[in-house]
Amino acid sequence: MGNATTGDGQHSEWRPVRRTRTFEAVLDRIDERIASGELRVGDRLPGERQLAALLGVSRPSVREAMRVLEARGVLTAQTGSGPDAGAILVADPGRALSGLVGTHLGLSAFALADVVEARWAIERLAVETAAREADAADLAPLRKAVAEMRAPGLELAAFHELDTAFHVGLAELSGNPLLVAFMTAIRTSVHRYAARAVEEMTDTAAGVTALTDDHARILAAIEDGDAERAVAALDTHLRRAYPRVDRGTGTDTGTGTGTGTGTEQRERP
Amino acid sequence: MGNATTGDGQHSEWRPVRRTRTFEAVLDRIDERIASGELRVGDRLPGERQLAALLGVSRPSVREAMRVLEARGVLTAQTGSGPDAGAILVADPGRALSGLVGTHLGLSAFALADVVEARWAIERLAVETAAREADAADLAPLRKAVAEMRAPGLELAAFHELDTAFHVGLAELSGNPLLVAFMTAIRTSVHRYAARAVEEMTDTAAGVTALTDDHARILAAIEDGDAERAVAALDTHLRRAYPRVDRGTGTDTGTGTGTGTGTEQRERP
DNA sequence: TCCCGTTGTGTGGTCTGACCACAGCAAGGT
DNA sequence: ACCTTGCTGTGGTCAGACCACACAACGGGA
Repeated sequence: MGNATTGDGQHSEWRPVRRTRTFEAVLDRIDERIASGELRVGDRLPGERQLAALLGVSRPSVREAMRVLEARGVLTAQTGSGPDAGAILVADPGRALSGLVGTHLGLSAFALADVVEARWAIERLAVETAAREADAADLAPLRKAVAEMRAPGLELAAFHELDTAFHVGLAELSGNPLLVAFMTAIRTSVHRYAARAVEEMTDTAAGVTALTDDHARILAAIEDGDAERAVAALDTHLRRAYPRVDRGTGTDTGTGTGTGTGTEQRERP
Repeated sequence: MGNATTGDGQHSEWRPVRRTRTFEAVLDRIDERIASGELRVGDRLPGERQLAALLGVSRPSVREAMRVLEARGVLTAQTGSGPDAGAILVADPGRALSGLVGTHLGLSAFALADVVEARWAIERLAVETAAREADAADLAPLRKAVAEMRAPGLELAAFHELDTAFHVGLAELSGNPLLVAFMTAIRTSVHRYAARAVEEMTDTAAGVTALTDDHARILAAIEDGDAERAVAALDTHLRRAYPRVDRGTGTDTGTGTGTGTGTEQRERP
């Protein structure tokens, strides 16, 4: 890998040099300072004009680099003056990942089934870790979310909010910000594409109840420190939420035929 | 969540409206066409000038939107004329994710341990799927990579190449492009930060041999369709490669004290 | 007729210089 | 002591110009 002669006889393919564009050079300079620890979360970058002058490039080039950093979730920009104004380094991988996954989902680069499968991989680990390490205090917000799901006459949108809070909270229990970011991204991008299907559920009340019970079961297993049971409960839950998506796992199934979300699945080639 | 009155008495906090910037509007228009399927991989966008005119904005605004799409890995731009020139939609989530994870790693938003843990979550699923579904033909490239790792006097850089090829190939067996993208991103970003440590290994030859044997064991288990053994072998491998990183899993350990990569670990708060 | 420079045209890449809206802050007036 | 009023610096936006590049059509020469 990396050499030419891919087998088709001709040894051409000398292209991929691609002279670096100046905004990429700007990006590199900033990345260097980030990697070296010179720039940290909360720090302010010099103003666009000043940075352009310092680097010897034009302001548009600097701005394009800014946009990339913003797309990576490490920068926000505020107008005005004062301490909060300007370009400030942040760490918001969740939002950035959401955009990325969402766009690729739209491009059909991923199928919904792929995203759900990845979610299963992430969440399984989160649940295992939580069952091993979480104590009662950590679980309080999750318990609260589950309790609120049982409120009579709950709006579907509100249920979604709580559901997201529950699952992101689960990821947070792992203590791993990368997993939290993935979970956030997966939730929001799937939400955009599957919300409509959920609204069309035949018996929403029963569905909500079943899903809420799933949550409670996951929580109870974590509370007992029973990782295996927690993972099984999670598996049941995901199968219920995405019945048409084959995640292909060997773990035990639960009731199986639940009130489903009804999301389309892609054929595998 | 989402309401004001955070508890500090005053009910201010009416800020987060944030007038959308014009490049974001451009982004939305393009995203719409992507989500609707009107734009697909391989399609060309109108030229920057033309697009600016069509949307009634300036060219810099269009360009900033382009940079974001490029950062998401859905667009590449080529100068010149002809069929390959212009802005073309692609699906390259791996490169985009690499930049994202790498930058956040530099910002210490993630620790190396977090990344390795996420890798474990992803790769475990990939290996399980592979053990269940892969046939001999699918495994040929992996077998080749392992064989080449045994070449005498192999350069460390070459070993890294083969190692990456092996693990990315493992992810490809899952048939899930999202997992492949994650794997690619994790490999490249970890590589940037850990390559130095690997070069400082005390006994490189023995280490390479041990890691290669790990690969062979994983492969053999997949070949036998034994998911459990494959996962255990993977676990052993990762523990050997990142001995100082506690991934915290209950599965069986292997020889334990292998020649390590020697990567630092973050304290958990 | 065929080949091969030449020129044309459209692409992204870059720069300059200007103006706007906004938010904070300091100087001034009340 | 308070409020008003500008000043200043921030990002956001725009118009217009020029460059390097690469293909494609043209035209002259063999």
